[in-house]
Amino acid sequence: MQAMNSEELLAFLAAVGHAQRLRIIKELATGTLYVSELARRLGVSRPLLYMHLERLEKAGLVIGRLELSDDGKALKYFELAPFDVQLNVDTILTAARLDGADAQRDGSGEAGKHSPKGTPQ
Amino acid sequence: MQAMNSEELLAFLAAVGHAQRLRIIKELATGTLYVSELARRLGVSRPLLYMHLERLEKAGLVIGRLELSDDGKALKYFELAPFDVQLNVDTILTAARLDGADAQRDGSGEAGKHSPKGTPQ
DNA sequence: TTCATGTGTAAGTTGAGACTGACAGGTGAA
DNA sequence: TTCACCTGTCAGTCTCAACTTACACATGAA
Repeated sequence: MQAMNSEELLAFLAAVGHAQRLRIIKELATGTLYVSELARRLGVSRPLLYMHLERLEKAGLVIGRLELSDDGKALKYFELAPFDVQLNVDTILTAARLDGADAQRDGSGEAGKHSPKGTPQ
Repeated sequence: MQAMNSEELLAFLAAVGHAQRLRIIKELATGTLYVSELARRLGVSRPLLYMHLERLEKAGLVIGRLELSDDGKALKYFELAPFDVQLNVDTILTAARLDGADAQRDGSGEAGKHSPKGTPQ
């Protein structure tokens, strides 16, 4: 898995760092499932599950795809995306370094991207 | 770093998965600091910083120690604890497996430790 | 004594994320 | 037509972590 910047790393960590979402990952580890079935297995409401799946998808941990079953029903399947992140001080420092590089690339001069105040006071 | 059960893994991930705490780790990566100084550098209130440091310490990411400075002042120093966690599906499944083993060991018969309902309905 | 420095904590507010319930829409089968 | 499935989303509530303000208490130096 490629190196992430702080924002991506944070999205990833925040996504995994939640009990329900860990359970979702465990369940999806057994194979691809559609939303309603997954909700039933976990004993979780479907709208809630949607929120978690959305979060996991944004962080790149799961992939969703709408499929038509044999009998014509639409089923939203989710499968686990392969991920492997080494987490130590270096990972974090590297992410921070990437932020700087990102800012160099897309902004002209790294003017405050996340914090509107720029440098801390 | 040894294998963690779900609870420990969750504490770890939730601790790191927060922007402010990532900043704390980055700052501590440059060396040991005492709380007030760290608060100044990060532009964060001291009570707030305490909360974050507490969280990080419980997750085993930092270590705090009270020291007496030359001029007799008590300073609470924090330093980064070495940590290195590989995060992938196996890590998560292994954590879940450890939960079961833990339950075997300390309870008589794995009766619902986290979820009071036991098996999902 | 007063000031500037530090630790530690209690009490309150706030805001975001987690969660519920209800809806609108689609399909195929009885 | 009704039922049993499914998807997708809205509008709320609720809970808890995050955050602020304020305090009590030490120390050494001016």
